Amino acid sequence: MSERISIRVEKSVLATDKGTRLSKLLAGLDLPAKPVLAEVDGRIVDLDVPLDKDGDVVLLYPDSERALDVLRHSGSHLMAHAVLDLFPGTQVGIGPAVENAFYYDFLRETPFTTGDLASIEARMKELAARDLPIERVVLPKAEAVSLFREKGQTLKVELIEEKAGAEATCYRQGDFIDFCLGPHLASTGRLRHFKLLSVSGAYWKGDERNQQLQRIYGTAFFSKDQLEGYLNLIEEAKKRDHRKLGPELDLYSFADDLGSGLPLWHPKGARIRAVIEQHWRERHWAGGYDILYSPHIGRAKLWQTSGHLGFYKDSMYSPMEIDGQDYYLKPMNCPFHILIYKSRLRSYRDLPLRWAELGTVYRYERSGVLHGLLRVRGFTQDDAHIICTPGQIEDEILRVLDFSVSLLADFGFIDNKIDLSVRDPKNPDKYCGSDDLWCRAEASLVKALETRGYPYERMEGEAVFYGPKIDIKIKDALGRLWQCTTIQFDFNMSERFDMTYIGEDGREHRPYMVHRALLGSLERFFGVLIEHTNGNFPLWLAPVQAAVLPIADRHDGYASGLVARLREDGLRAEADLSREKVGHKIREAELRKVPLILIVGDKEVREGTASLRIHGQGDKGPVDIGAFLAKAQALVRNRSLTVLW
RNA sequence: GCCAGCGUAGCUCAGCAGGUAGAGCGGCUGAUUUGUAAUCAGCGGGUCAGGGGUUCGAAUCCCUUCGCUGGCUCCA
Repeated sequence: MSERISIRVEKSVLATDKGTRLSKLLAGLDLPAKPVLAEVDGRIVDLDVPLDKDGDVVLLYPDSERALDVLRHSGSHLMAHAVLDLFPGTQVGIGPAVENAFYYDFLRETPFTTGDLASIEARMKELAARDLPIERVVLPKAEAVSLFREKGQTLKVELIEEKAGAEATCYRQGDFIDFCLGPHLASTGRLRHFKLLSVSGAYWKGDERNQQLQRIYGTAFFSKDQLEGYLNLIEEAKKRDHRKLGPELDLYSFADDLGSGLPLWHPKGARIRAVIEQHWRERHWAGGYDILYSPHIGRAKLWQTSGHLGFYKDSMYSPMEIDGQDYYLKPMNCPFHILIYKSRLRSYRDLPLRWAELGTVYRYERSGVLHGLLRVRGFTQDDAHIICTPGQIEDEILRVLDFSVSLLADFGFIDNKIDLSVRDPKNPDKYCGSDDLWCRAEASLVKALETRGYPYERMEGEAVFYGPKIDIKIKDALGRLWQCTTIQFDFNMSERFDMTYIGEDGREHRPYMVHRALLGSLERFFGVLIEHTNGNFPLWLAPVQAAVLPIADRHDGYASGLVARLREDGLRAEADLSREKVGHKIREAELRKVPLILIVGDKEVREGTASLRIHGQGDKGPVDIGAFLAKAQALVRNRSLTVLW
């Protein structure tokens, strides 16, 4: 008679024989979905695991991030296995699961090309079909080292020597073995739905001084539907890529002769930007900010004082000499705002000061990092500096947090992820400012987040050297996160520029300074907005809000009159007076994604109306012009995200 | 910056065992006067990203510069 054990699974407590496989135990349970892995005593295991003692079992379902990580990690092993089969002599680096994907780094004389992906994937399918068991093997360190050395895997040897204790945990499948902590799936046959995505370079251990390896990315899912869903998402993202849509909709362009990373805003893009800027200004004035302007260049002395020439020079454009003085293009606006602060003596009665600027800055970005509008060399920050007394800081942080969230919501971004970046506790020396300052700053950030009940992730070691910060990432229509907002304490500038205010006590005090950008950069925000809306801008932002299409040229006069009237009432309208059939004009207007389309022919001229068509929705029938205008203006005023008639 | 890939008309792309460039759409001109996603016809348009080399001859092969893409590193 075998020993009985007691297992708690999903609220049920089950008694079973010692050694029973978990899958067998689960067979008798009525589960909401099919689990793929389980966590027993804090370890992720396969469902085939024999249960040998009392314990809690947490089931992991295919939508669980942790289960997917295990799947993808096994996927990376399968890929490495296939690569070593196909390309003997290749060395393997590391191969983890990452968000939505996995990768493995390889060292091989001939670099992989995208053409190699198909054959590697085919070999992976073969290895999966053989359903090789994936076994955990623990070897004494010396044995592991000599094993991998024999195989010529010197990168692995290096890893084992660095990371393994007395023993090295490895995973073996067929003739492939890898130094790895796991966990993994039970066998290669569990990997059914995977796809290799791309090849790229990556530095060994992420350090650009090290040799460059070749990284192959792939992804894997538990079901075919999920894999296809993900691949479709990539396709959809490609379709709404702002680098494709932007030029297509004539919003912006880049020119080779201009230089890379320097966007040109075309009339329609500029119109959207102007609307954004106008809204931004109004919100800022209403929100207690003052707006500043400052020049694009400044003397070297300024940048020495600010410290930029010390710690930021690599990202600055080379100086230009004027009258024997070096001037630099500004990479940040802060020094200018500080000079305005210092232009007179400040009293505690003047504080808080909230100074904002749409400041255009230039930063030298390495050519490889440029990316459409999302990463450029010349861009306009919606910058602001809040200068206040220590006693005001908590209120000010809360205020700027509320203001940020509310401004983002105006554009339809209501699903945000918030990161709190704090010091690296292991490395206190690399930060400026006193311990006390850091603690108080961090406390005020935390307090603001908790007052509003916003969930946030604490990122240790992610703070910049001059202070802790809150970053807000907005989630777009495809669920992707984009960093826009940053709210940063700055303990550095106030010291360097010796900023002071006269307190109630008549003595000089050091103000707190908070640096913030809400949309981040107008360029990046615009790029995200294009992708988020797929170019279908909400009515209040649409560069052309209404297109008036006369059916025949005898209706041109009526159409032009209608456009004039709409414009007088503040609607951005255009008439299409080309000699095309109305079907063609409609197609053109739809392709330009004009939200409101007004068609006018004999009937409309006779009755003084227009026939309304809404982009993406089709024919809405005749409308009275006055009623149309009122409705359109209301949609603009409310910044409505959809056009519902 | 690094690794890999790419750069042919405004756009999408064909041409590439080396023999001085083509299509569709867009544009222009003309005809058509049109009712909810493409009317017809004609005509223009490219030092094949720039420069250099190999060759009798280069869009095609090689080198180099610039730009773009996917990553690495960095960041708004």
